[in-house]
Amino acid sequence: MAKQSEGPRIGDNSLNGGQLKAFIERIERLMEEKKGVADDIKDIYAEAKGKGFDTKIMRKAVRIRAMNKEKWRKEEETLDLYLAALGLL
Amino acid sequence: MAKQSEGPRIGDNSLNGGQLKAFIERIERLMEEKKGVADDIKDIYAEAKGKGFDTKIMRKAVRIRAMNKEKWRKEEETLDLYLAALGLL
Amino acid sequence: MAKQSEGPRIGDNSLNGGQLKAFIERIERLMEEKKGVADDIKDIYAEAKGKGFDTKIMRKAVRIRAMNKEKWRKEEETLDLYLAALGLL
Amino acid sequence: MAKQSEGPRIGDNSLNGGQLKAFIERIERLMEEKKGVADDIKDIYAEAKGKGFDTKIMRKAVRIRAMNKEKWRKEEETLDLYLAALGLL
DNA sequence: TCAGATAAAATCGCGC
DNA sequence: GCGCGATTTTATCTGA
Repeated sequence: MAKQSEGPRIGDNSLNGGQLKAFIERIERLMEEKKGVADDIKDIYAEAKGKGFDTKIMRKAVRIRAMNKEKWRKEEETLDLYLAALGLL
Repeated sequence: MAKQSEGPRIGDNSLNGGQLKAFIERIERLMEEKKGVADDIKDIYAEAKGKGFDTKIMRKAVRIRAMNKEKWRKEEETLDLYLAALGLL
Repeated sequence: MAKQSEGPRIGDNSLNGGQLKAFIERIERLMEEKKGVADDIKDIYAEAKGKGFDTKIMRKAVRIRAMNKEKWRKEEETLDLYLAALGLL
Repeated sequence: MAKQSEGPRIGDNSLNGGQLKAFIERIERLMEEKKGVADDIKDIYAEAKGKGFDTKIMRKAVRIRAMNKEKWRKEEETLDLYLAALGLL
């Protein structure tokens, strides 16, 4: 005899609401946490800006560090190639 | 006597590298944390999907709940005035 | 015999600069056009503002009308099922 | 004697709906036009991609061309400075 | 100049 | 693997 207690029942219109609710609430808790961290990051950028740093450039630097260094060199190379083709270098 | 210890030095090409490094490292730490939380969220969606839920709809539900919680009500009344003028209400 | 006339040459550092330039110039032309239209829109908002309308609210009204026009209805019914399960409907 | 026929009447809740409607409709027409142009641009990028170009780099190139050349050199310089401070150059 | 809103770009998830 | 749509991140713009 089939077990009916897990997950949505496919093929009809009912679903396991309690389980869904639990999933959603866990997600929402984590999303708040994520937002908190994101706000912390924003604060740091604001603080850095207050001390005269250029946050746009800082963001670029962070990205470059996160990126594989090889990959970055390759991108720069391709960009130079393109710019040269456009008569910009 | 001029203070030289804070932030980038404007007008020349030097800058307070140590301070910049500290900012960036704080940011990077937080970004890792954020990524960790984001991954946790992904895991939950995957788990839910494994139980037969439609994650696309779940995401929408989460979004709508967030929108409801946050504002969406405030300027709505002022807006109503305009929408009425447009024959939309 | 291999065809060499199309696209970038993979595996070496040359590329079809003329073709790239042509693409970019087409894009730039369209971007100017787009900017022109965007400026026209700005002018209208400015004109409306000059007549005493609240442009912030106007923008919101425009956005909502756009959202209404485009879907927002479609998956709403499926969504309702989930929201009901959450005790939200 | 005060003219009352133009613009919203400040201080009460009525407003010139017909005029507002006209503004909004002009805006919406232009927005559609703008979207059309934006789509054309996307098509070109897609076409370029189909010929093997890296569209991400292409976008960068377009931006650099649009930007004042001095400004670009300055940004690059600042970025190098920052990267050096981070031990990346 | 600044934050807050809008637009543009990049990334991720999913189905083909 | 690729496109396509959705989400997130970044950059630009606008009003105070």
